[in-house]
Amino acid sequence: MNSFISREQDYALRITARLAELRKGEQMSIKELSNDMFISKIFAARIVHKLKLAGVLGTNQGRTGGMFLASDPKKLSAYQVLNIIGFKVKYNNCLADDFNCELIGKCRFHGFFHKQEIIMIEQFKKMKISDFLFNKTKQNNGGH
Amino acid sequence: MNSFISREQDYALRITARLAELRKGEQMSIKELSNDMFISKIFAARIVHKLKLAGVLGTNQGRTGGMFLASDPKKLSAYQVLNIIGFKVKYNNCLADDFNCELIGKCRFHGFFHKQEIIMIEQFKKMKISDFLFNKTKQNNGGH
DNA sequence: TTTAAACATTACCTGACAAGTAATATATAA
DNA sequence: TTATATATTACTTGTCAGGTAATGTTTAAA
Repeated sequence: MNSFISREQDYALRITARLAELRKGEQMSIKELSNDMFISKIFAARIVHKLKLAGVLGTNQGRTGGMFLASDPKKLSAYQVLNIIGFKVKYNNCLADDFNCELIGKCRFHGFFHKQEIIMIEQFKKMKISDFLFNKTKQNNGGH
Repeated sequence: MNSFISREQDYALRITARLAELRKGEQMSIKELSNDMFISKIFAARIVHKLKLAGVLGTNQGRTGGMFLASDPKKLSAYQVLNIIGFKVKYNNCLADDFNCELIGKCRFHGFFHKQEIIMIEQFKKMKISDFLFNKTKQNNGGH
C-alpha cells in the first residue's frame, strides 16, 4: 500500500472529472457513471453521497434521477475533492498535530518533510477538475 | 495514517544521521543509540541489521561491539536509506507496476501523479544524510 | 573457562483501516 | 402500482505497520 491517494479518493476524482464533461442541464445515473469509470455501483453511490453532502454535486432521486456537478470545474481543485473524502495524508507522522516528537527542535528531518508537504499540497490546490477531463472534445465550458 | 514515511523508515534516517556525527574510528552501541533517538532497542536492532546488510553501516559483535557509519554521509542520500527499508511509496496505486488501469491512456490523473512523484523522489535523492545532523556545531560529540 | 554484554534472527501478536459487499430504506415518474 | 433511481447503515475481509518475545551467536574481560 502506502499510497498517498486511496482508491476511494481516486474514484472521487474520476467521478467529478467525468461529471464535468456533462452539458448544462444534463445528468447521469450512478449505473452509467460506475460503468464508465470502472467503479462498483454500490461503492460509487457511497462516494457520490459524500460529494453531494459537501455540495460538490447535486442529485435527483426517483425514476428519472441522476447526478450532476454543482461546482464550477474550473474552480474546483483536486485538493478540495480529496479533502471531502478525507485527505489527511502526511509526508511523515511527525507532521501530525497529535504527534509528540521527543526530538523536536533538534531533528532536521521535520523541517524538510514539512516543506515538501507544503509544496505537494500547493500542486493539488493548483490543479482543477477541468484539467482532468477524460475527453476534452466533449467539454462544454465557455468558448465552444 | 497514510504517511509516506513509515516509522521504521523514519528511524532508519535518524539512526544514520546520528551515526554520521561520530568521529572516525568511534562506534556506538544499539543501547546508546536507541536511547538517544527514542527508539525501542529491539526495533533499532532490526533496522540496524538491515542497514548493515545494505552496507550503509558496519557492526562489531561481542562485548565491546557497536556500530558505525560505513558510507560517506555527504554522498549517502535520504532516498538510499529509505529504499533499504522498503520505500515503495506511490502517489497513487495506479502508478504501481502491477496495476492494470482500465482508463489507461484516457485518464489525465495518471500523468499528473507520475510527474509529482518524480519531483518528490528527486528531492529525496538530493538531500544527503549530512544535511540532517542533529548537532552541526558538535559533530564529534566529545565527552560521550 | 566462564560470564557479561554486545549484535543477529525469527516468530508472533494486535489494532487500525482500506476496500468492498449486503441489505434495506426512501423517492419519483410512468 | 411498479420500476428504477439515490440514501444509508452495517458487516466482512485481507493487509500490514508497529511493536514484543524469545533465543542464538560473538567477543573480550574476569
